[in-house]
Amino acid sequence: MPSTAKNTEQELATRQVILEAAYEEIHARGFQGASLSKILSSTNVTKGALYHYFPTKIELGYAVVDEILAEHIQQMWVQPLLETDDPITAFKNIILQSGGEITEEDIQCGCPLNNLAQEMAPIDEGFRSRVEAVYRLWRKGIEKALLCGQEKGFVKKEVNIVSVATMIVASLEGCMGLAKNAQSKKVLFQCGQSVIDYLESLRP
Amino acid sequence: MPSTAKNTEQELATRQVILEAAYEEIHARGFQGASLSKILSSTNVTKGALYHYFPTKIELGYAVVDEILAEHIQQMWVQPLLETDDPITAFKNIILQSGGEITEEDIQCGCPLNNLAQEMAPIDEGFRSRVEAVYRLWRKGIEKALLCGQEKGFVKKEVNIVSVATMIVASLEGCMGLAKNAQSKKVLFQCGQSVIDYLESLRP
DNA sequence: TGACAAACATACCGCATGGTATGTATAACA
DNA sequence: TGTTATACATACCATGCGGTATGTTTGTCA
Repeated sequence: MPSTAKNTEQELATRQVILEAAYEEIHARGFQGASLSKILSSTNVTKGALYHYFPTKIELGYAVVDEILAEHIQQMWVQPLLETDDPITAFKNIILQSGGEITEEDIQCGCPLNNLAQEMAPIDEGFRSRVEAVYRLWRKGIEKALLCGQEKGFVKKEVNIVSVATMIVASLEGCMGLAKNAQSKKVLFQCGQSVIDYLESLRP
Repeated sequence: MPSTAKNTEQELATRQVILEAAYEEIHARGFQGASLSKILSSTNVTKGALYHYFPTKIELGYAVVDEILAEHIQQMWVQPLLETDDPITAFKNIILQSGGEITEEDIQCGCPLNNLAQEMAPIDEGFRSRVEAVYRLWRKGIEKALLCGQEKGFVKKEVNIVSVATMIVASLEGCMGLAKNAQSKKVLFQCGQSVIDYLESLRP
């Protein structure tokens, strides 16, 4: 990205429009399947503008992970956990809330983070490390919340916090993955309920 | 596939060589990223032979799901469960055995079934339904084993078998998915242990 | 006010890709 | 022995892709 002394609102707006259109294309088609032409035609942006802000397609993809996905996980899945002493209840609420808001289209496209992980991790180290950073953010947030919950007596003392945090993320992603292929809200809810049951089993 | 009154061994062998090479390319690069040229150059097969057996790239992909992936799940993950009355112990053994045999390369490529599910489900209904059939096979196998285990007193009577079977598959796939992106056997084992703990919690 | 750079816009290019058209060797069969 | 279908092999093609080269407009600042 070119950096000026003064970045006007318009400049940043164009960049943001590109980023968000790219996010949606990648979400729907995967990174390799995403077409720059389609990203452009879904907006009013031209190829010149795109390459003005992003040197290559892959750098555009990196920016989507760094700026959109990381932010999304942080706001949706981490922050609410840290605002309470009872992480299990908080987590349950997040799951139920996400389940309530989700559309059939969302289910079809799955978790954008998991999508990129599965598609790109073996192919491109830049993607892998960036996605890993987001997962790390997520897990560390859960770990912190669980630890706090343990101290306040809302979580069993015996559980291995690191393992449990990993298991929670894994089961959530697995859950979304199955529901995505089944194209079924029912599968998502059923599986989400099992995750909640698992969470409840962590109470003292 | 052309069907003759008498399919010689050689004919079927060529088809099988193509199928297995395709499986590996798809496993490593994904379906969209898989290159027919690379599949051919990794074998001694020409494009003529490939298009003799498979009308299009996508039909080749379908055959990989139907013939290779389904078989793999059946033999590796379903059959052993049905040969015992204690499915929890059997499952634990499968997980430990898989973990023992797995290579770093396997981890990098992830679960081929989950890969295709995440990549292709929103894009192509043919893939989605075929992958779904394999997942169904898997879940139904687990359900059957759990039911049998319940009758023989190896599994809690209270658990909802359908939900648990879904949760098991989801957490396993999630587990592999995280380990794949982390490129870490440690993450796989740590997460696998949590799945085993979950399984143990299902005992009476 | 003129120089300059940022912010685009347009036209074009090379390349890898999936797919096809055509040729050929071999074996079965009438 | 001639015919025919199978099982490949080779050469080629159209297309869409990421990327680039070259304008053009607009705002800033000396």
